[in-house]
Amino acid sequence: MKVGKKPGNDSVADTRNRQGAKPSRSMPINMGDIARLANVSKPTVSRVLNDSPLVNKDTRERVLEVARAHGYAVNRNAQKLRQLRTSTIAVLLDFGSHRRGRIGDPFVFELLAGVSEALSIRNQDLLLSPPGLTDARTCIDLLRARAADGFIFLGQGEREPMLHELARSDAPFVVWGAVDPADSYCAVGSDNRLGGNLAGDQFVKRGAKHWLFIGDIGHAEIRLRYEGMSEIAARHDDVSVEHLPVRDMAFNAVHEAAAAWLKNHRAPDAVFAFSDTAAMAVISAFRAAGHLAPRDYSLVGYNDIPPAAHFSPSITTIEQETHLAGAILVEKLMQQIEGIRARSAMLPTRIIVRET
Amino acid sequence: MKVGKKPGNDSVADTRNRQGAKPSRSMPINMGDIARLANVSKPTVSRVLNDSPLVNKDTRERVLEVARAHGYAVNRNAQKLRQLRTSTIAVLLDFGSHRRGRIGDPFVFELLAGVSEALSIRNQDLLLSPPGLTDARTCIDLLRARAADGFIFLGQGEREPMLHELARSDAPFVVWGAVDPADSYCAVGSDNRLGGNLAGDQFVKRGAKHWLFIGDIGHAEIRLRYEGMSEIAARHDDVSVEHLPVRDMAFNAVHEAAAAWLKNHRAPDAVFAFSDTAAMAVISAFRAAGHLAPRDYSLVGYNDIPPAAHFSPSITTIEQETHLAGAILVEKLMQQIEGIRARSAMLPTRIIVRET
DNA sequence: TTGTAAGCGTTATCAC
DNA sequence: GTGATAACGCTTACAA
Repeated sequence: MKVGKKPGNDSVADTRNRQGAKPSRSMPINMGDIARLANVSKPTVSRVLNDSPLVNKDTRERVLEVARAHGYAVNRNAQKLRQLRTSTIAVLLDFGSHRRGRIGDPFVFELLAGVSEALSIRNQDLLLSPPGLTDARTCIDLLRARAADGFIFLGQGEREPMLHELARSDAPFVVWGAVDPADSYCAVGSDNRLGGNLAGDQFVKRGAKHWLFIGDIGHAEIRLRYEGMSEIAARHDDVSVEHLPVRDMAFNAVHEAAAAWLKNHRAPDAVFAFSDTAAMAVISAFRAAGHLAPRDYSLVGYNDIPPAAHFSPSITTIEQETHLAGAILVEKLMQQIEGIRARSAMLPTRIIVRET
Repeated sequence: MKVGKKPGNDSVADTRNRQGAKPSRSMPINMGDIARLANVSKPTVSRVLNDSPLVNKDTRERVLEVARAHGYAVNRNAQKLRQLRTSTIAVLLDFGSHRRGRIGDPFVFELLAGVSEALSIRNQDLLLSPPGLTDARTCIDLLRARAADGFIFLGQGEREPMLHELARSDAPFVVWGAVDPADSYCAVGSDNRLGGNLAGDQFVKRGAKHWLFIGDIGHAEIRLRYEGMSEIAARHDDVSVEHLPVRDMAFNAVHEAAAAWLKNHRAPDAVFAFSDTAAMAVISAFRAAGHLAPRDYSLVGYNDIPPAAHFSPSITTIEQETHLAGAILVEKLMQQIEGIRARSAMLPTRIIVRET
C-alpha cells in the first residue's frame, strides 16, 4: 500500500538560498535539504557525515561539498535523541569551597583544564554543572533526562554521603580526591596518606616535636593527610600533634585562623598545611608574630604550585601529578559507561624539600 | 477517518516495574508512559511539568505523583529538539594561556564560578568548550548544530581577530576583557586604561623615573593597561618607559624573564605587572638580585587576589569587581539572544595602595 | 552501495 | 481543561 505522504521537512532550502543572505540562524538547513541538493537520501548524508566506510567516494565528496557550501552542521539534539549516548559528561566542581576569594590553589583549575582536554579528544561535551547539585537524586535525574552519560567530581569536598549513595545506583561516575580501598566508587588521586607520611618524616628529620596540622578533615583527602602525618607522630613518644580546623579554604581565612592560633597556643615547630596557598598564609601570619620559617618551625604544603618554589622562604611541599589526572579520570569514566567496572588509582606522590 | 494505528511508544512500563528493579538507566520511562499511568494525554503531562497554569489542580497532582513515583525526568534532548532554544550557553576559557602551571591568577576561576552561578539561576546549561575552538567558523557551527544559543568568552586572549569576525555574523556572544568603544561586540571588563593611569599616578607620587611594564600587550586588556600607564608617563619629561613582553603568563616564566631583564638593563624604579601573581614573581626574582621593593622600586599588580594583601611586602594592586561579572555577562548575552543589542560595560576600577 | 520507513521523546497547534 | 495529531532532525533496520 503506497501512500502519497509528503514528508514535511522537504522544504524550500534551494529558494531560500537565492536571497544571498549570509548564512545565519534565521535560515536553518537540515539533513533533508542537503540530501535533496546532493541527490541522495538522508541516510546517505548521515553516513557521509559519520565517516561510514560504506559510501562511494564520489557520493561522499558530492555530499561534503554541498554540506560545506551551505554551512551545514548536524543538529546535535536530534542526534542525541536518536542515539543511546548523549556524548556529554557532567563535571562537578566544588565551587562551594572555592568561590569569592575562597580559592585554595589554582590547582582545581588545572584539573579542569586537563579534563576538558581529555574529553574533547573523545568528542565528549563537557557540561559544567551548576553549583548546588549536591544530592544523589538530582544527579540521577540528570542521567534520566539524558543530559549526560556520567559524572566527574573534582574533589570529594563535603559530598561523601552523596557519593556513596550514588555508588549504590548504577550511575557511572569518577571522583578526583581521596582514594580509599573501602570506597564503593572509582576514585583517582594522589596518595594522600603517603603525603602525610612524607611530611611527618620530614618533621622528624628536622627534629620537630610540636606538630600542627591545618585543614578541614571533613574533606576525605585532607583527612588522609592528617592521618598519614599522625601515623609518623605516633612512632615517637616525644612528638605531640595538634589540629587547626579551617572550614574556609580561603587565603584570608587561613591567615586569620593561623594568627589567632598563635595567640592562644604554644607555637608549633612543625606545620603541615592543606595547600601551598594555605602554607603561604601561615608564613605570613606567623611572621607577623615574629615566628619565622624555617628558623622557628618546619613547614610543608601541598600541590607544588609554581609560586611555592619562589616564595620567601621557598616552601617544602607534596607534589601531585595533576597533568595525568584528566586523562585517567576520563578513561575510567568511559569504561564505566561501557559497563566495565573501573578500579581506583593512586598517582605518584612525592615530597619536594625546600627551605621550609 | 479513524485509523487503528498503535503508537510505538506506548510500551510496557507497567509490567517493567513489577520486577522490583531499582530505578535505573536500564528502564527508560517516557512521557507517554507517565501519561497512560495517570490517565491523561502526553500534552497534559507536558503542561504539568512545564508549570502551565492551564491544568486542573487534581490532574496536576495526579501527574506529579506518578512522575515522582517513577523517577521520571523529561528528556532534555527531545525538549531541545522540539523547542527553538537549546537553553545552553557555551563558555570559552583561554586554557591556552593557562594550562600546565601556566595559570596567572585564580582570577579566571572566580569569573567562571560567577558565570556558572548566573547561568544556573536562569536554567541555562553551561557547555564548557574544548580548548582549540579558536576560529569563528567553528563557533558558528556550534550554533548551527544547536549545541548552544550563544557564547561567553572569558578573556580576549589572542582571539581578537576571531571575535571581530564573529561579530559580523549575528552570533550572540559577550566577552570578558578589554572594553573598546570601537569594538563591534559587547564586552564587559574593568577599565583597564584607567587601571594603567592609576598605576602611573602612583609611580609619579613615589617619584619613580624609570618605569617597566611587564605583560603581553598582544592581549587587548593588557595593552590598554600599558597605554594607560604610558599616558601618565608622557606627561612627565623625566620619565622613561620600558616594556618586558612575556608571552607565557606562568609564574615561572615571569620569574625567569624578570631575572633576565635585570641582568641586561638598568634596574627600574617602578614596575607594573599584568597580575598579582606576576607581581609576586617579580618581587622574588628581583630580590634574588638584591633589588628590593619598596626600597628600590615601586610595584603595582592587578586583580587584588587575597595573597597580595599578605605577601611580604604587601602588594599595591588594581582591583576588578569580579563578583559582578558573571551576572552582567549572562544578562547581556541573554539580551542578545532575545535579539536586543547589548552595550558594553565597564566595571568600577580602583587602586589599592599597599607597601609596594 | 544506496534508499525506504520507522521511530527517538518532546511540544505546538488546533480542535473539542 | 484536555486530547489528537503533526512536526523537530536525526539514525537504525531492513530492503533493494
